Amino acid sequence: MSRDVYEKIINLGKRRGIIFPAFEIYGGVSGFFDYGPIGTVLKRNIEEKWRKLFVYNEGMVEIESTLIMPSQVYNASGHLAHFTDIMTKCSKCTNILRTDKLLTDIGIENAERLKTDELDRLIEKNDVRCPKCNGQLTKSEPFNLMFQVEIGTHSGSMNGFCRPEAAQGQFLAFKRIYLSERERLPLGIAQIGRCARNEIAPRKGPIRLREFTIIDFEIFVDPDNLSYPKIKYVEHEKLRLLVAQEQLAQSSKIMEITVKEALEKGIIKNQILGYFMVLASKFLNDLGIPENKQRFREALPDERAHYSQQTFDQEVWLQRWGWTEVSGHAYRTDYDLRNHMTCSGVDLRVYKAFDKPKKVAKNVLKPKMDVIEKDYGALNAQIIANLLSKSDHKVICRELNEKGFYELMGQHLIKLESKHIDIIVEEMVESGRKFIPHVVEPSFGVDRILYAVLEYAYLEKKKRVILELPLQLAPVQIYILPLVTKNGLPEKAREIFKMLLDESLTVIYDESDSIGRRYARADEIGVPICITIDYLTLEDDTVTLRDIKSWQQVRINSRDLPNLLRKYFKNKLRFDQLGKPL
RNA sequence: GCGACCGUGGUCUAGUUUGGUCUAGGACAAAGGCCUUCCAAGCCUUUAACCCGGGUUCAAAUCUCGGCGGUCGCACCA
Repeated sequence: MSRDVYEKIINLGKRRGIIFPAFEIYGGVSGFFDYGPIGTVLKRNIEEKWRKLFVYNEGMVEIESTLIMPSQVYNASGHLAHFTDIMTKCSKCTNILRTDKLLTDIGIENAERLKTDELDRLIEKNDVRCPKCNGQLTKSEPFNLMFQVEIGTHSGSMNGFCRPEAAQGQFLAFKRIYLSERERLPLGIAQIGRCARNEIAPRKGPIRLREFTIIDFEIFVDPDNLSYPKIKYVEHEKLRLLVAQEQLAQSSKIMEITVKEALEKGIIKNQILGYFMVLASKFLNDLGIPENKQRFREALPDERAHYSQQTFDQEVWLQRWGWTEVSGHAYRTDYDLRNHMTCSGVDLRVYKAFDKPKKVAKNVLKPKMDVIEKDYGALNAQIIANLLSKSDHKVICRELNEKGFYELMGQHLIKLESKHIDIIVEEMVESGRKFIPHVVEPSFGVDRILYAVLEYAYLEKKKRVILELPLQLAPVQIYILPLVTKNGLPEKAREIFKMLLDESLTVIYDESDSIGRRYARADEIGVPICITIDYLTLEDDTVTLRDIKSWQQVRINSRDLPNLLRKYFKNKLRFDQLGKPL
């Protein structure tokens, strides 16, 4: 029975220090993995590649926020409500069901807002049974996918949660960063960091983890201007889309379409979303995942997150699991900032000046104090005037127009009619406007991407394992190998080793076992270049360079190594341009 | 979380049916040495395992129960 790539990669990961189950000596817990020496660097290189493409090249910024946040944050973000499912179980067939869904199915509205015991009462009252086998349902229990933590000592503790996404950090710090970045929009704020979700039954190794690294990129934009000038450089790039419509028709037909066309046809809602989808595709391409093994699947309305208006999941074809999500591209609108604004009471709107101040006709409310005093008394009149000034004038005008009265909510309900209020049209000058920025969010699962990279880099050649990683991802760039361990070759090799270390290259020196065996070891962890020091080196200072891909060798003078290798690792030279072929 | 199958050195595995001969065998890898050779060569030496915990038994890798982990199916995965 032949193993599939997944097993081979897990095996390689364990053997060569890439990735392996965490706390193995205590038996491990599913959903937790550690990165070894090679995996750590590989992951860092992937992250660095992302930074370059999305942050540095786009003039965006990166932050680091906390992993633990107090419960108010997740109350505001909606995670406390939406990330908690109240579950019930069928006592007969042990089917696990969401209690609120069962009630929604029989026509009870807003079931997701009810408490556990209320849900159970409704289940009992309506005699809801297991839809599969008609069995009796057990008592409901809440299950929250967030890890809860206690902040501080037991007595005075405050509830907190480990973040299930990094994004909230950006929303919470938005105001400060917006100011320190001198009030520019669009403003992308990135974060690469650990998150935790208490998954019910994680499987699939590094694909579904309880603790994982996420890249959340929140791009804050003016909702009236969702354009992105750089779109013109990529508008003819093609995207592979699986739109919602196709999925609803039980089809998985992929539409190959240029971003320009997708935007024009409204398939992708805005330029920012489209631009960064192109970038995401390029990103994976640079990581060695071919275009035809990628696609963007539009999330169906019922599978979209509670905050999202449109979502495309970027998926990669994996041999064992088929299309697997590695990134999500969501239009989060102003959902998060709006909620944090309401919950915290802090104004998170931004102010944008108009190009030219505008003259606007504005309805100004003037309470007719004498009439109000007559109807409600002098003391109340002051309070009413005060409340009026704090109310939304647009609403008051509308209601007065439509209904003929406006109900002012104070300690008592006060009915105000047209005779109480003068509406004066005044010409005013507005120099700008305030609004809550909208957010476009590309979000990446680093661990999944790393796994996909391994899967596409994995090769077998002559019964040997080769990790053919893209050049810039290589955790170890150079292997230094003296051909034999005598006659001064190791000494010479160590000299060159030291020289390349000083060039800030990642280099390993290896003198044990035969040369072939050492090449094989280097291949397994994807070392692009092996440098061999032989007897000729002692005579003329030349060394051989061996390419992981072709196994071809070229001979060059060791003096030229720093210069040529630097160019090579920047993709400015091909291997065969490094020196004379052997 | 439920069900089925599974868990032996770093990796892959023999042994489990029928408890004892297992002081657990092999291959590969790794470490040291010899050899000095451009694709896992050879020789010598060494390190190294029955997932964890109860139970049955004179005796458990083997039977049994529980836990943990893995794979698959169901459910879950905004």
